[in-house]
Amino acid sequence: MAEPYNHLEVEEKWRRNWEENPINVNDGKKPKYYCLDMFPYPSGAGLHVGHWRGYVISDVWSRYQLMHGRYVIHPMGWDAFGLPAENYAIKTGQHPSISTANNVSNIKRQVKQIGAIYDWDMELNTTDPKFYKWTQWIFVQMFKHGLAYEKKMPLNWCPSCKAVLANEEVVDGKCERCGAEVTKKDLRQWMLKITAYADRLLDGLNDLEWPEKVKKMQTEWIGRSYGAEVQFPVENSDKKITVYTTRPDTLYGATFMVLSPEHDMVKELTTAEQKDAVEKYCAEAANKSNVDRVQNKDKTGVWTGSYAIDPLSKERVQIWISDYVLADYGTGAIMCVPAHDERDWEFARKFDLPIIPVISPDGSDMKDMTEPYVAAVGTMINSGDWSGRKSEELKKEAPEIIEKMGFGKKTVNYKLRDWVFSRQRYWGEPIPIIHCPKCGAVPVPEDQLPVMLPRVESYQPTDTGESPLAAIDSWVNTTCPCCGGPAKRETNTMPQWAGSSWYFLRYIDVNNDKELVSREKADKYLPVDMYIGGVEHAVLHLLYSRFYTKFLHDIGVIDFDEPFHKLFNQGMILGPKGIKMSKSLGNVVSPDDMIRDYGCDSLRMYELFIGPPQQDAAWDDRGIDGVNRFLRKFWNMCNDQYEGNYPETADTLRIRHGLINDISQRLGNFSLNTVVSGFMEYTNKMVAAGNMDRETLRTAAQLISPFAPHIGEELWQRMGGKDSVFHTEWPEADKEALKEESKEIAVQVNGKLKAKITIPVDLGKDEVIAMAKKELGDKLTGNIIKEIYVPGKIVNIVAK
RNA sequence: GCAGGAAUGGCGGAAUCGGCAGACGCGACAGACUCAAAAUCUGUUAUCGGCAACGAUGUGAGGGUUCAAGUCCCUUUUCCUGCACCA
Repeated sequence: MAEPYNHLEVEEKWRRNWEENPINVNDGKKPKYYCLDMFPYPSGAGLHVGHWRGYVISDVWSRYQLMHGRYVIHPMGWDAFGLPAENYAIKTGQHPSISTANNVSNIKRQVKQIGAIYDWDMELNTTDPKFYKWTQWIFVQMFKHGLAYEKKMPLNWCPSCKAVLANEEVVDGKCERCGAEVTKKDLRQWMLKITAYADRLLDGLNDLEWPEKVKKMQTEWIGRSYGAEVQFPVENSDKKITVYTTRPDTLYGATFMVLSPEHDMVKELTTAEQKDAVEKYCAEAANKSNVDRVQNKDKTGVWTGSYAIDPLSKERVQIWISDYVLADYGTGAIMCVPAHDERDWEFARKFDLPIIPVISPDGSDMKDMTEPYVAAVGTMINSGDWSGRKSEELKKEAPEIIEKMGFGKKTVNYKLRDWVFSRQRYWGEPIPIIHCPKCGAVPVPEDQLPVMLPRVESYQPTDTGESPLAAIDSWVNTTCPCCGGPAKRETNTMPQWAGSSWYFLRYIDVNNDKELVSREKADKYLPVDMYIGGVEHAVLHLLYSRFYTKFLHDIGVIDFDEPFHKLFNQGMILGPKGIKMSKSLGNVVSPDDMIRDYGCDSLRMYELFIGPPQQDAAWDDRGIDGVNRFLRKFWNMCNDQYEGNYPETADTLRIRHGLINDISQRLGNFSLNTVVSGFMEYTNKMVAAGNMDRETLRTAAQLISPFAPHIGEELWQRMGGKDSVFHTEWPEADKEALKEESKEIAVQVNGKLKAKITIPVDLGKDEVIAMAKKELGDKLTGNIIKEIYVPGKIVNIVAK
């Protein structure tokens, strides 16, 4: 009997050994495989077992790639700019760089316990000036290419974070980070023109091996729609109102128009009699919070007193104002076809506006409508010379017809808005721009990057939308790089997402101070083959990264324009009762205790065993006992049976190749929970059968090593393995060895299981049926109608 | 409201192509070891009936296709996720 498994000893031994002799080295010949984790924010709370899951999955996958002869790029870094560090600084007065450094060292210690093959020579930190120099450099390039611009507009403002938010950061009218209700604030801000890439961001999704869910979310977020812009002349004026519609086929049914309260023609269209009412309405709309405006769907509105002329029907239509029309989508004005749009219908009913049906699905005159008919299917009616045509055809042709008639054009619209890129906070990358009274906004010259984040006295954010940096005169006041005159620095900083939008490009060339990344290295090691992380970044980080990558491709930094070929979203680990782990609920499970009591390998395997990797799972302390028991059983089996030095037989070969086959297949399908149960199944089999030959035991150790690397390596070397198990080639199953001579199959009568028979696998149908009948004996009654034999699987006899 | 996903024992879950439902683990129960307990090991464990052999039922609900359905089709309920006045 071998000594019992001592996880502390074995894990310590190999942790040290691998540190001295790294197992993943680049010899310049092996093909690369880039397996990336979403890098963590180094919070003060440290990692809990939920954070572990993604890292374990990526490490299993990396080691598996390693055993396929690849050089695996598997780096780790820190996304360290952000509010918690700054809030901590406000509370304690300690500089964020200090608390961040402390958190990084604690989390790094925890990450190292995972036993992953991270290459720490590639480690990076977004708050390191050597890194954010390039974050700023990208901004400068965007500015030079007209993709970064300043704009004053009403923006999402989080009163609790005291900063503006991007559209992507507003969830249900609330701040994505803190949950505070978002208000509007009129501010001058830096924007990134992500909309210029809308089509490419959308079309690029097709070639990606990403979860369909994420692709769909991005598709909807970008929200491309095809339609037409149509100009409505204002009555008694030479002015025109341009509207956007996806349903130009219903133009004859337009009975009124609505402008958003922010539309810039509101003032000139308002008549003297309606002035007071309109002004009152617009003021109210401006004061409404996002939540009110979005969630209260009761229609409100006011008439301007003016009319426009439908360019096609020449009918007079009233021009109204309502906040259900969004200022920043389309043209901020719509034509309303109440008969064929739910919102317009509601509005028309409320304000008693005319409703003219123009599509009839069944040939009727649609006079008795009780609800709008929204489908573009049916025959046009009440539509001049369009009457009688098919709506579905006209919907496609109308934009061109309108274009030819000279009052509109074919248009594409997107829900995607430009990215509000500046934040009024301290702990972020300074935006490298200098405001000169003569030259305007001037980028900081590239040789002066990075613009270092200065030390401040007070980190406290302000309510005015000014960054704490604005208070440091010595830093703010500078000279214009253009004219040399006095100028002021931009005091806003970049959002949390700036560094994470491109960090994956930097790992492979972290020390390069001449370029963001060398083109030679980029061509060789990029892009990312497999990206693993939570689904919460589906439209934030993942969309921004794709945008950055496309831009960097366009300016020649890299030659690919999609950063992540494959994406895998692991599910969350929830607290014991299925509630999200959080410090305030006190249900956080720390990996540290688990490692001490059970070892890293047990925790790794339990994180996999807990459930399908893409699905959320509730933590159960008892579950890890089972995995730990299994590992000890596996250890004892290998040690004991290896001692016996038993000969190889057809039976042991069948087990060996069955194991290879099942594990490889399940791992290939990313069914990692069943990989673990597969090991348990086969271990049970091997213990029951006894007398496993040495090669089979070695193979088992080899196969388990990506999952439980320490015990795998220890057993491998104990059982005669010379080099590290991770330098061995992943074995292939011999299908011949898997073949069995006889097999037990089920015998059904009328689809119900009645017996089981063991047959030689190559026995013919007639013989098998005969055997089945014999086995059934007098259980088989009635006349046989049909006999079915699915080779190697089942016999079903239909009798009446 | 729209779009996706899910529903299987006491629990987590398994079941390639439509072919033996419940693998594997947890828990529970019984036994061995022990003065005793823990740990460990062995066995049992979907439900109902039966001492048993065995029989019947069974994958949210209802219907259908099929020799055969957790799996395919139709209807429906509940839950989760995302989007939500985008014209």
